[in-house]
Amino acid sequence: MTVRLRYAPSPTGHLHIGGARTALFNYLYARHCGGAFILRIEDTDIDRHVDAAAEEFAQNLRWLGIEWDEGVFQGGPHAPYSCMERLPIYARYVQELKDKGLAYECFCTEDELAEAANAQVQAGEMPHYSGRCRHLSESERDAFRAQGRTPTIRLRVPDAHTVTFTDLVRGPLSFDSRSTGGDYRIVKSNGIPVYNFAVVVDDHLMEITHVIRGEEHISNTPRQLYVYEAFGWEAPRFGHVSLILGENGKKLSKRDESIVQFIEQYKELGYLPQAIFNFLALLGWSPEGEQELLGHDELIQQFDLNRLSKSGAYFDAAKLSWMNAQYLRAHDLDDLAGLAKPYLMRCVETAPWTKADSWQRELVALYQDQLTCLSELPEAARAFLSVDVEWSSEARACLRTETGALVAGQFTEMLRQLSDPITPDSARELLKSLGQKTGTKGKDLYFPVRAIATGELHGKDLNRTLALLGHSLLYARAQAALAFVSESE
RNA sequence: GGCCCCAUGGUCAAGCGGUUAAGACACCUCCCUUUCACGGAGGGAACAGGGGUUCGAAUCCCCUUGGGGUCACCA
Repeated sequence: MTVRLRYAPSPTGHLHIGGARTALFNYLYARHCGGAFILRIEDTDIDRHVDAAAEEFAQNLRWLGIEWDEGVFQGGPHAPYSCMERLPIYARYVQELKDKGLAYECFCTEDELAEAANAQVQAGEMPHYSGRCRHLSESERDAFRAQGRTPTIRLRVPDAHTVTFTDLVRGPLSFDSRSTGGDYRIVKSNGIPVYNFAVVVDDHLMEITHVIRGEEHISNTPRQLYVYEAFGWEAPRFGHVSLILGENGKKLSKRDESIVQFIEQYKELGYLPQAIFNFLALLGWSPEGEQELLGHDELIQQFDLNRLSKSGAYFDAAKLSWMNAQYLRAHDLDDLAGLAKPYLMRCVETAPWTKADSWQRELVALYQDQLTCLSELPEAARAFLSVDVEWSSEARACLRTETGALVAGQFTEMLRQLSDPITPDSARELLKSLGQKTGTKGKDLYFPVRAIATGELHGKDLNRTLALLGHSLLYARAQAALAFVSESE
């Protein structure tokens, strides 16, 4: 039997890290087994439906490197792949259940239900449906209809019935129907089935063999199992993965702003999809060896269900940053320069020279080993991205010292006489003779030069920095530096 | 509150009856370097508590405590 897994999000917002991780685990296992991965959209909630959401999911999933064999925007033998296109299918199965006497119309109002639930809570019981509409006669139903009440449909859940399943990550789990809420609604009053019913029909029809999902679905499982039982279908294997926790130790809420949690945002921040792919795989799963930097194919090869973690995991943004930095450093420079281009082009107003691809490439090369994500580049390299620099107080102090002023003056003079463009090699020669002329070396020599060039005392390799800055910009800065030093004295 | 899940350093985690209790991130120290960063070498830091079972328990069982999930015409 071929293994078939799916990711079935609800199109109500953006793809977030929890969802991406669920998709990833399902994808990884499907690929590991040589099976199929399906993308299905559970859009039964028409009120919360967001139009562009499904498309955005698809784009972000692809960006991450997750491809699906069947599903929305792709097609396949079990099309259609979104609930709202499958309504007639559900209707058939609901009818089957009604015919078998396993589902019935319920005319209770929300108020009536709430009242009953309150009373049960008061009595210390689990709120459960009383079964009031279980045995309505045809005439009673007509009477309700005459009052203008539109029914919902409930599944008859056996009393005192225990369902058991072996969770792929947690082992045997069992639930008593007395604690799962009783007969529950499978069709809303608008005629659209409820998630817990639609997924079962879909998973069955699409021959899903394994369902890996978040721990918050554990309590949904018995309800879904009732549906499988009602139809006499074999249920897939379920695996409930631990939750990703926010800073407060609770399940990551989409409204939680303490961490960046949407894939779209990481994309904008200049994270590499490979790094996120790798990081997400390690959140709730661990490989056998000690290697943590694992690529797409390695992950597929190594992924297995036995090593999923049972306890929740805090999202460690610092580790993601570290991992992204690792991927950044290993990334092909030309490709990286292309990825960095959008960030650099934002600075083109203040620094027209950024337009040159070769210049960008050198700049990216200079900072490649320092960045955590690409969006940091403009700030890290700010001395390169505008004509004027902010002189740090350290830099000012340095230029006001006796040797600082001496070196600055000589350097400016050398710049004035210089006509050739500066290269890293010529910069080295230049500094060498500057040292000889001023009788300085080490920090006495390099700090003032760097201060003039960048406004800072610290930075990347000085020779390359000078070359990349270029002669005219350097000379302008040298003059500006000299001006403020003399005027403040 | 009912039902359910979980519990190893600050964080992610290995471990599945016998280990000096891995490794990674973060932190600290040192080295490298004109500086910053990178890199390299070190360091501090954990089995929630209490009972059992066993020759032996981080590993198995029970209780307590703590944390979490879920109780929708949301998924």
